[in-house]
Amino acid sequence: MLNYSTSEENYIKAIFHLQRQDGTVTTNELANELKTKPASVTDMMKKLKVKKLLHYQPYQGFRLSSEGSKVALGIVRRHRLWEFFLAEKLKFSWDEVHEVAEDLEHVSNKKLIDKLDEFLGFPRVDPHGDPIPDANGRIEISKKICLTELPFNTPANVSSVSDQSSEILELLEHKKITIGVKLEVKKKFDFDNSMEVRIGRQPAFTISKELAQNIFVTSSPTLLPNGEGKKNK
Amino acid sequence: MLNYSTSEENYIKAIFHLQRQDGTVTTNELANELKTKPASVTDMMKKLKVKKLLHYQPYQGFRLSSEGSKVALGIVRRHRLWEFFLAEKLKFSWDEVHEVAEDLEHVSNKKLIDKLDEFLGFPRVDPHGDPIPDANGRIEISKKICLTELPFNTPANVSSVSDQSSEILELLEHKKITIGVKLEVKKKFDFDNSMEVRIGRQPAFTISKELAQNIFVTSSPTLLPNGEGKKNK
DNA sequence: ATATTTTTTTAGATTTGTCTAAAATTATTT
DNA sequence: AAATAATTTTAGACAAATCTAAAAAAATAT
Repeated sequence: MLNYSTSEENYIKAIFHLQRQDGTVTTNELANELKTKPASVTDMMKKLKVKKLLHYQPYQGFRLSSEGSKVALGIVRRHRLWEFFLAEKLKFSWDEVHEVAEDLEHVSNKKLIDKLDEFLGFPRVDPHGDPIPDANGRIEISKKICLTELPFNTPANVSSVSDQSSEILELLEHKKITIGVKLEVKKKFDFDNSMEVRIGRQPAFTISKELAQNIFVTSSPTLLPNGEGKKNK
Repeated sequence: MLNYSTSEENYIKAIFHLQRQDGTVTTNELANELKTKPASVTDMMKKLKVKKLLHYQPYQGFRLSSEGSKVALGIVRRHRLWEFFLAEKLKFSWDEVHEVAEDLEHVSNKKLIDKLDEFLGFPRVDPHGDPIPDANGRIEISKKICLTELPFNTPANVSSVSDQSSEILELLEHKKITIGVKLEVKKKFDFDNSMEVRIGRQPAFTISKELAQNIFVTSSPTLLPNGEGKKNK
């Protein structure tokens, strides 16, 4: 696997994340995501196209090639392993790990990352509940849904919280809702959209609409192959 | 503390390692150390001078300012803490850690490094035995040994002379041995315990047992063999 | 102390990644 | 469908870091 510059990696990663929502990514979307200018995006897209990391025709938007996806998964793997390390070993809090991992992710030494993975005990999700690609770029895709969308009596794992404020963290701690906890929705009240949920076999308790809207859960994860197609190297 | 580019940091670190206590570093030395061209070194020196990280007058060589030394100690701290982490936690072998730490050292987040330090149990030396600067940039000075105890081919810095007579000073001056000079022992002769020593890359010369017994050196961690086998610590 | 060699600096070019401003293209509105 | 708006690309400029080749300065040798 070739090495890419920090800048190239940031573009690749941003496309990877934006692609999740719809098929192709536009120049403005990417410029906005990376806090740069559309002209800079076009310049980089031309470079990445030459390197065969993405599909791109002028004015048509772009999406990662299979090689580009592989590269992206490598970056995501590094990012999330470092996030796990920072939270688990260095005791950084949830909301601090992302920023630090933004720098660490660009140290791309395969042996380093694989040994880090081993040291951490091959974690499957980062501190935000996002899955960590394995050494071969395979990632567990579990569709994340908002707790408000979870059907009744269907246990699911808390995977992430969109708001990271200390206020919500205080509340979550009080309710004993943490990443990974399995819960199910027992009842909803139309009046205020509050709901009753239950953790395991404990008594059900109530959470507000505001809280529920910020909690995301996953059902059982599926293992996806890396990239878009089958191009081994 | 301001942030510096990876390139700037590499120059600062190299000067730090090449610089003797009161000596200066030359353009060619630095170009050789960094595997770059002298012209590039001059360019960077002008830049670092503007940033007040070093003292430099054209054709006169350069040495770090106190601010520059502070920056250098921060880089060395990061480098050696990561080396310790890699060896101790990730089970990298002794000779692998340097190269990986070369990349990690440029992630300059103070909280990250201080938490890493704590996680590692505040180690005092890296896997090569070189001391790790603390969070305030303080570094343990290696213990003084008599030149007669110094192993062969192990560069060390002259730190003191026990006899202060004018006779010995005259001899030292003639041999160009001054405080801070880096030298190494090349040979010892059992007949009279005289030894051949070398300063830098200059030709070796002989000193008597009587003289050697009065010279004390530190195998200073801040100074390196700058020749071929640059294990740059 | 001159001449020669070595070292260092300057001058100008190159690469990467960015920018602004203007032109080209696509999308939307009337 | 023509006019207008929004998006995207191009063209040209710039800063950082590097290089080569040539000039300047310092060190060394004759």
